[in-house]
Amino acid sequence: MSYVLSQRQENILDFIEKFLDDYQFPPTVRDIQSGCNISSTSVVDYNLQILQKEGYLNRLPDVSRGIELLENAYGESKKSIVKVPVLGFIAAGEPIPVNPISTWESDEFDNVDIPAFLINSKSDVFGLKVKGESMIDALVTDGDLVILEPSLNANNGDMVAAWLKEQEEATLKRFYLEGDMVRLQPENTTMNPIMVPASNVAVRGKVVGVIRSL
Amino acid sequence: MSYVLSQRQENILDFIEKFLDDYQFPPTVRDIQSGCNISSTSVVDYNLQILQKEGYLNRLPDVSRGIELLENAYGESKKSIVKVPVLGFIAAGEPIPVNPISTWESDEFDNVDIPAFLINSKSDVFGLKVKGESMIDALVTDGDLVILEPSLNANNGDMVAAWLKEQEEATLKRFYLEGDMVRLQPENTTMNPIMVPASNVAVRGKVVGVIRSL
DNA sequence: AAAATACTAAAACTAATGTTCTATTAATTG
DNA sequence: CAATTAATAGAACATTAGTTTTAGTATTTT
Repeated sequence: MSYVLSQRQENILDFIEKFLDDYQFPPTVRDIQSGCNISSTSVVDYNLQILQKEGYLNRLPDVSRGIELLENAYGESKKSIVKVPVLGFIAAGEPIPVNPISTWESDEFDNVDIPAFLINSKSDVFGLKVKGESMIDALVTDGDLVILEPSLNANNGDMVAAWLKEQEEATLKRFYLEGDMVRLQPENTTMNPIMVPASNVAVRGKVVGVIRSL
Repeated sequence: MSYVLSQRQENILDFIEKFLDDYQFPPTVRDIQSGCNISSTSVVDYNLQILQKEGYLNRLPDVSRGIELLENAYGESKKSIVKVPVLGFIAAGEPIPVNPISTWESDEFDNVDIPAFLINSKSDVFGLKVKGESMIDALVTDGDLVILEPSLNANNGDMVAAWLKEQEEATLKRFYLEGDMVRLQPENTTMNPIMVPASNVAVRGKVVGVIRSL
């Protein structure tokens, strides 16, 4: 049977969360004390110990404000955000950056914070801004931000950013290898796929997410 | 002319950022001291004062770990995330929740963290999961998460979630009031608009963002 | 070169803050 | 009911950690 938090413990958790939201650091024991109208620091300590034992938070001993909230069952993941570099634009006729390596993090590119749930691996995910409406059959339009995991090959059914060598065109499509041909299936099922020789297709990355701001 | 940070100051900023990333709270002066191989706490203090004056961070006096990093020109926005409740689904034939009021925050709904840049006002933004493919002409498909700002009226050109009373259908379209008719224009410009009497349309919210996870 | 300013050092000081101790008062339980 | 256990109080203690003071050494400016 699972432990049920007391009202006071609920209060404390809520307070910590709010405090973290207001300032950028956790509250002290005494902050909690006054914030939750508790008479003594020892009572705060007592309840914090319980909250720790029950897995709601982690405490670093002898460290001021050494409280780390943990995500638990109901709650949301705390570290639910990932910084992603926006490497440039993607549009028909414009090559996709080949080596999404190296000097990110630096001020070279804009970084964007995106929700972590969009991403599976913590690999070198990157973003591309969509320019023009040529991707509309992938349900992506001008101004959208597509999030990609770099990858030079794809599994059938993956949504990929593909470079069509001959046409010198980049495109977002679902990837299906059929013999020595590749079928590029639009995300929009009402539209028709295109077939190209496998040798004409260079996969550059798998699309893991799309973000549109209106 | 803008002030140029010394190497030491760069180091300190980097260290603070990394520390914040590792733990969930800022470092103490002495953490910085040892982390950046600085001989004295006063030197740390000295440089922190400069960093504060130059707008790189904020310090709360007499508060342990009272350092808040500020987003500056180059950098990324720090508080770039917003918690949004996902109220349910949107699909043809299913009404949109009317009162996005009250008991959010509670465990009643799933909360999702989304990038703040999707949102303009800090009003009671909410999310809806798209069910089915009936919204495909709005460049939105099954599984997408649409982010809405509640609003009972719309300006021309706004992307809105509209409830068609007669058809008992919810839909995402651009809104144009033309006389006593409303033109609902698909986001996908290759598709045709639908015209309905204004009395048959109830706007429920403006769409401010779309997030697709693949 | 003298004066002023920027930066570094070491140590001490004080306030902030985690921790502990001892009691006291509810709740539970056998 | 007696005996535990859970929870609350108040106070003191011990570090942690921000601040200040004094002093020395570069760097720059006049």
